[in-house]
Amino acid sequence: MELIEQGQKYIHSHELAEITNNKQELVRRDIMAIRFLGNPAKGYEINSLLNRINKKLNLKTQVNVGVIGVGKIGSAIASFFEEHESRFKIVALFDKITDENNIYNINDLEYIIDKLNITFVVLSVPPDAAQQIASRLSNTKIKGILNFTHIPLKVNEKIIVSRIDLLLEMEKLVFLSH
Amino acid sequence: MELIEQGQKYIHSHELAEITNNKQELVRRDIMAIRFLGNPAKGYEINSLLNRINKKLNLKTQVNVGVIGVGKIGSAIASFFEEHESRFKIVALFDKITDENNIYNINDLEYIIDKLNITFVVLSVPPDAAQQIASRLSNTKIKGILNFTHIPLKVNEKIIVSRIDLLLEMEKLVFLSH
DNA sequence: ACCACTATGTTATACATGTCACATCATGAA
DNA sequence: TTCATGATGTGACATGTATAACATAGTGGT
Repeated sequence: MELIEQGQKYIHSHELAEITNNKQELVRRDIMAIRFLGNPAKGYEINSLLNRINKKLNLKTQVNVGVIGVGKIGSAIASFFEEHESRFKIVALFDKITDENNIYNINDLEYIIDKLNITFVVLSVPPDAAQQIASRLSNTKIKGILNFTHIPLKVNEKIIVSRIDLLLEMEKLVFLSH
Repeated sequence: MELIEQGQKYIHSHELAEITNNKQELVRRDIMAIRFLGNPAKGYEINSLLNRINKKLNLKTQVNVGVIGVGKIGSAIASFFEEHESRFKIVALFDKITDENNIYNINDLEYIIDKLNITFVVLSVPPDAAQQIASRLSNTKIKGILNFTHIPLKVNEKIIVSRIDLLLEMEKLVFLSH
């Protein structure tokens, strides 16, 4: 995406639609929503558009993330974020068992969150521990939880939860494919 | 959930709502959608309701799943399905490099899919390989792809794709939490 | 046997999101 | 300079999903 930028300075809605697998009308609607104007003949100026998007969504500021539960999924997610360049920095791993020395004990959860200024966490613990930890997070500065357990969490309404439920996703696939 | 069943035979919409973190009206709407009737005083008979849901969604038949790309995420997902009881059975792992002998070579993708009757796959390969493999899947009996890459795939319209994009999910969390 | 109570089933309604249709406008070609 | 072209910006509309409101009906208590 940023690569194309080198060649061309402008881009049309139907090109963006092609790239993102959307309809051009929808692309224009979204661009409209952030009040960015294009040129009927040239299209949208790529750089300004990116700047506007960045400004609207604050895509630049670093976000400190903690991973709670360092099982297979937890460590895979941690690796993912370490390998992919993004503004999300995994600054702490938590687990009940701290066999490796770069993993914090779950007992120190609140303390470390505060100390390292963690604002978002990935929750990848066994289901029976999920709600308890979620409740503890309600008393911290955590603003969002990416919930990989299949437990629907009850939290303080200030905390946003997004659940990724693999079994549910698979069932959706099966259902939609008839 | 099934545990509660032992104690009570009936359940009310507001109880289901409580469990699933939904509103009771929505629960009733969904139950309505599958044409199941409850009793205003007792609630819904749990066993019949579960049977109806199973019948509507075909939740019992086994589904053979392949995992394409056995990196950290791919193997974590495979472990997840092996550890969690469900109707989804991981019957094949594919990778470019087959260092372990229970992993098929990606070259044999179409052949193995046909031979093992695989109908759904989890795609967890590096982004630059994603579209190419997706295109190859269009010529197989695959009905759905769970796409863990952040590439929007273009496939045969008979194939359903559901994308799980960790970075996108994190951005959504940040956005929604202001 | 009757009545108050409360949960159900359902209609109407809001809201979000995607699509259609089209007037408007900037450009390149004549 | 003028005009045809084609993309933009946007009102109107469709669709899917969540909420509000309420008539109806089964039950427990009297």
